[in-house]
Amino acid sequence: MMKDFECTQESYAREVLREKGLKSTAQRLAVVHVLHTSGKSLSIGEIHDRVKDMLGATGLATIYRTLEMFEELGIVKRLHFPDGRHGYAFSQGEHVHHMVCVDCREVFDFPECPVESFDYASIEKQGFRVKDHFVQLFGQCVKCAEAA
Amino acid sequence: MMKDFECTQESYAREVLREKGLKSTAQRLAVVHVLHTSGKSLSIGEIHDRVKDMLGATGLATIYRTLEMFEELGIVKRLHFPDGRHGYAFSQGEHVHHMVCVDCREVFDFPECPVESFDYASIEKQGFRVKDHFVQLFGQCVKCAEAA
DNA sequence: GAGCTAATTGAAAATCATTCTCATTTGATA
DNA sequence: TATCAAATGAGAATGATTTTCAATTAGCTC
Repeated sequence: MMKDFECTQESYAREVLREKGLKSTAQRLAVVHVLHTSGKSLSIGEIHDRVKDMLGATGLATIYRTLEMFEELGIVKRLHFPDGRHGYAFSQGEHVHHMVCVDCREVFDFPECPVESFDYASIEKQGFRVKDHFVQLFGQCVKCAEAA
Repeated sequence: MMKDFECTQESYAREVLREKGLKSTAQRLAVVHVLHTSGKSLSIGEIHDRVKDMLGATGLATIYRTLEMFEELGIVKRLHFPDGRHGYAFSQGEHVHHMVCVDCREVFDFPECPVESFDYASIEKQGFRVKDHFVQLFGQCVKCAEAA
């Protein structure tokens, strides 16, 4: 079964999957589609619901497996919320950080990395070797600010 | 029951609790003690185990409740790990970020905030109002680098 | 120091999140 | 179109977190 909801993002995902020898299944493309069209970050449950709307019965485990794989492939980003919950957002680029509106959960990118330009001198003095970082901004987007 | 494990950090916690009209229970002080003496970040389970070593039977729910409260009071920081798990670390200051050794999970502070000095111009152009941020570095500490 | 009271706790159940298992299905290739 | 490894669905299993409520306790007052 292979429904028709192709767009740039799906083509991109297909490409990445093919390169890695992975299959472009209806479920995987549906996850891309759902994340891309929503424009905001979604919880696992929300993604599951929307994929079910598109494809009918779909296992929750598949959604988990797909998102884990997509995160490794750089197709989606996992977001941490202050309340400990997680969200997922479409992310074509590699090193991009995110701002999340805490009201509507819409996600905005900011490609300049604040940590990249940071002076690690004091840290390296302690002998700590920095390998990775996680940066995320929380705030309020225009729409939600106006609505309030 | 009020065992004897007082130190600067416990006094500090007592103080904060009193200010808010909250009780300084043995369980709460034990959590502070465990986090402070460990020096590294601990999972909920580890904290629970160590508190049980100190006090005997202690409910897991109490550990959850205590950590949630302590996070709001700024006494502990919750850390997100890349694998999605959480850790907790003692944190006396308010605005401090953390580097975590991904091998031994020891936590190092870095008080200079990389995001504070970041130029928000491009973000504010989009109308996004930044209210909070989460920054965390992952890497390898001296000890683990030498051991490897 | 004993008594009072609201806050806190422990234990178990309930809920929610995530992973695993395995029989069945499907996408990609020939 | 036949083949086969990869992927899926359903539900069980596991793990994490929250809730509930009767019993306990810290911090007051006297």
